[in-house]
Amino acid sequence: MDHAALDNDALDPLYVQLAAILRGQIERGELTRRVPAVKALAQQYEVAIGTAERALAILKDEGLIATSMGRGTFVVPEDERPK
Amino acid sequence: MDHAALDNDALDPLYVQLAAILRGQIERGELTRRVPAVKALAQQYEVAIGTAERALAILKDEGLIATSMGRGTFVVPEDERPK
DNA sequence: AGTGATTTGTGCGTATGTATG
DNA sequence: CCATACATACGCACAAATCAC
Repeated sequence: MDHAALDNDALDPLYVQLAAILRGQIERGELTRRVPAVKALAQQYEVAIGTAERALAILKDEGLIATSMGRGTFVVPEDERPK
Repeated sequence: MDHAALDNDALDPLYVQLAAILRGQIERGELTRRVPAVKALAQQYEVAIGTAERALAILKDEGLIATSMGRGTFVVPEDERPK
């Protein structure tokens, strides 16, 4: 349950896979408030920092999360999300 | 008029500045059909390839350009653009 | 009051993969 | 087969903002 979970030979690139994982956690309510730091995500899923950042950029673009420099990354409450 | 044009100490980051330049060229019709290759843009504006890629990613997101692997990057005709 | 740790943001450089021509 | 060009991935460094001490 804390395996790599990411497959470099899969159809989708790593950052898309990671975004999908986190999106699922958010939508299922398994991930609330605070999102682990980029560095932590990178270590946990064994990807480069840049790859984790790209994953977060997707979710940020979707309005699922919001970032604040120096503070961290946070899950946007469901009733404040677009769409 | 082929100076750097980019200022690392400006308010906006380099990739945003570059995106703005290209957006202006497209909107004024100075840039049509083909967009210079990422590598060429990086050399011309003296930025890293990754920085030029980020600039193009913005315009791609806006629907101003479209990329095709192995072929290049192209300006989307005005009547096919979103918005 | 300032110093250091943490965290996001930007930027550079490189290597490799994939598709096209 | 080889050149071109975009896409992904890694690693690193530093800046900027925040926070704890």
